[in-house]
Amino acid sequence: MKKTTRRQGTKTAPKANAPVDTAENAHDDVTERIRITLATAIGEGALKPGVKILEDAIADHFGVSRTVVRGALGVLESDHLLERKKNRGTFVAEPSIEEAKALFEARRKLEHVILELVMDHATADQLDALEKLTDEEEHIHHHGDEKSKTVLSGKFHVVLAELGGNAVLTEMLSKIVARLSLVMFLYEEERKDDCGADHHRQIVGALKAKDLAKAQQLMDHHLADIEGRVRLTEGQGDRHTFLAVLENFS
Amino acid sequence: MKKTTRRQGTKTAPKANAPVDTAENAHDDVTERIRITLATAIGEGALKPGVKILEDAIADHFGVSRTVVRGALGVLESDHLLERKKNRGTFVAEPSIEEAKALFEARRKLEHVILELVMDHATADQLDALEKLTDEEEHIHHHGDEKSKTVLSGKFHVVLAELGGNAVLTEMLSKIVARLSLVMFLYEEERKDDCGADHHRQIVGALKAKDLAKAQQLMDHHLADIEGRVRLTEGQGDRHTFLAVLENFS
DNA sequence: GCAGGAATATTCTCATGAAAATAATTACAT
DNA sequence: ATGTAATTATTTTCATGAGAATATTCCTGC
Repeated sequence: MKKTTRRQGTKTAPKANAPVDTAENAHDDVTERIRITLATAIGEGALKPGVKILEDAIADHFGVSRTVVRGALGVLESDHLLERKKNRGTFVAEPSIEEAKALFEARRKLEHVILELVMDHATADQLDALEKLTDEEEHIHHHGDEKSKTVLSGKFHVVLAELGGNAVLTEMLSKIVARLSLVMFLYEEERKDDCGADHHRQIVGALKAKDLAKAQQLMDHHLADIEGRVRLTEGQGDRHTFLAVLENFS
Repeated sequence: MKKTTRRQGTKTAPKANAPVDTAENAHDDVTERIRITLATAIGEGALKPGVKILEDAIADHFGVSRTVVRGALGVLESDHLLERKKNRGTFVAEPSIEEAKALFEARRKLEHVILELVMDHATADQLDALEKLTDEEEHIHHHGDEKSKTVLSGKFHVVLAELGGNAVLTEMLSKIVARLSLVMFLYEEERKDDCGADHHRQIVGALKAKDLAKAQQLMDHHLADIEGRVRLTEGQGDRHTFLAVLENFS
């Protein structure tokens, strides 16, 4: 007797067979929803590197067949967030040390470029909005949990990238940040009571002052700070259940 | 009756049931092979923007079921090389003008960064090998066909990126170049008898001379040259797109 | 007790059928 | 002849079963 009744069909699933309902409701695109759910869970550390992904569990949870889950896993793999082993199954990726270094380097370069673009494109209003985000970070920093902090911290960089006005570069940075969250979970040593929020605020300050060089220098410092938290020598994968995690992301 | 016997099973397919053969031969991974095949075809212009992709045809051709083809199409879509419309099918992507601009800009920035890295990492031998590639280009330029030229031209940039020693950035540039080939096929006006090979050679020269600024300047010039071949203005662009599509159904 | 191996149970992998949606074609009416 | 409705054909989309590969359990013999 096992937990999930496998291979049984989702007759009892929530949305089951309700074909004639609201009809034509926008883009449900369950595949994409699964992809985002998993990516988010990974980014938050709810799914740690090395954890095995059960197709069936996800299929059951979303009330679809394994086929569509498979689709989502496929693109997640091509994004380097998952790893599929021959006939073993799929696991949350465990970036190698070499990969981690490349990611850090790529990020440094990219953030520099993005700052240039932001300097050219961003309006005062947008910078104000960005500053607001740092306020939120500050608040979370005092009252929030680890998870929120991590997520929000990454969000700052993505929002900053958006202000650069280049969707291509934004997407790239976004993917790098996602992969780096895996690196952090794998190799992080000390969770320094981070000055992240303050760094972010300073960067915005430099941007508002139209001081690109300063902004870049601050960014370098900030990133160096992050890189300083990891030791790039063999680490271990944390273990966590998987079903419980899913519950939080329905 | 139609061309392909659909929904009939691939009993007669080439590789059919040969389970016990070489056994355990590395990663056949048909999905990946399909992905690469399509990506290559798109890059060479064999599959032009807007062309519809028939799952069945591919499945038949590779002797697999639609399921695995679907997997490949999924990741190609996430790479922005294909576009899947609700219940209509999947088509070769037609990058918008805005997207094209972002791609060009991203590429310019990335190539700059890559040159920095190459300057730091590349050995003399590697630069020599790169120079060899430009010789090959020269040869193709005189004797080869359009297709080879296009492909080889893109290859130079990817190989250059590899010399930077950062797999993450290399992959990114590679994907951008792929998407830009779509842009060229969509919006290119004049197929200038290109000086590409010569540009490439000059860039290598600057690198060998350890003159980063010069290399970057040459790269800028080279890229500007490429961008100069397309017209990315709203009105004309739409018309061009429309015509390009028509050609596919002539 | 423990190593080794058979038996069992999971889980992935893929092909295929059925249903839904769209496109194409024909038939019909004005 | 042209536009519209109805029929047919094609194609996507998905769920599911069968088979293969791997993991797990259980049993036996030392």
